[in-house]
Amino acid sequence: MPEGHTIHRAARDHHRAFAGQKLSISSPQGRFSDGACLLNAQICETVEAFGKHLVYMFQNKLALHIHLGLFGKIRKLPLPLKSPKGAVRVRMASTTHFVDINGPTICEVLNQEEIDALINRLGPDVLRPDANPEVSFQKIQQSGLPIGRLIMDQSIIAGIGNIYRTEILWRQAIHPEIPGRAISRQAFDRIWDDAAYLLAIGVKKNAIITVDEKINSKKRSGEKYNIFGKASCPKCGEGLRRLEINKRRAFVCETCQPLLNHIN
DNA sequence: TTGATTGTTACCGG
DNA sequence: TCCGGTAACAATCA
Repeated sequence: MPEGHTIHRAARDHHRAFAGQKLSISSPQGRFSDGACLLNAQICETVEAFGKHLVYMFQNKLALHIHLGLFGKIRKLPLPLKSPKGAVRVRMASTTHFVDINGPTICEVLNQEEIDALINRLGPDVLRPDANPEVSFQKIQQSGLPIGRLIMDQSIIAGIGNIYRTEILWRQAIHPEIPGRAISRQAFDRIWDDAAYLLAIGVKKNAIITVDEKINSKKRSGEKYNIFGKASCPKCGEGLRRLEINKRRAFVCETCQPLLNHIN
């Protein structure tokens, strides 16, 4: 479910609905009872996203930290409360709405120090205006690992997931197996800018859409991805190569994304 | 029941 | 230190 856009969208939405309100926090399946007790009936101050991490800050200086992992889900609905659908770990309710969180890999209460540590171990988040891309570029330039790995490493750039990885590199004509240290500053800037652009589209549309024609039209029809999960390249028509990067599927068009030593 | 899936971390070994 | 590999965990759906 989540790449960075999902979490940022939820943060924005939940902040609007919950900031300044006293929340009733419960653990319907009893799998987060201790944490829910620490936060129940506290006033929510902010809801913020850091990469794929969602953080609800409360007035007692404790925070709820959520990471959805591969298949966690967030649902927000207007009251009245409905019976939990599936395995709901934690439920938060104001006087108008409630949020259910299903299947997160991380669901924990952190203090301020722990939140700081979390933020510090993440790289700059392409969706945050305060992000400094220079930090990401330095790390990429010092690494011999393939760029396809590096841009999905959350300690280097926060927010990009598996689908965006393949799509961004195709859009920028950069082969995923080029080592980080061979990526020029200009090529890095194109990756960063395109990531920021596409993730922002994702926040707005609540979907991963990387095909320009679809981004710029209101139609519901049309392909959402250029090459992810596809057999051939929409630009040149050649067959795509399927590969695995860290056990995750990836795609490349060897014609449009040549494996060069130097990228301009 | 099996497999696949928009993710991450810990740990071991070279 | 860097890097690859593996396992573990999470929930749902076809």
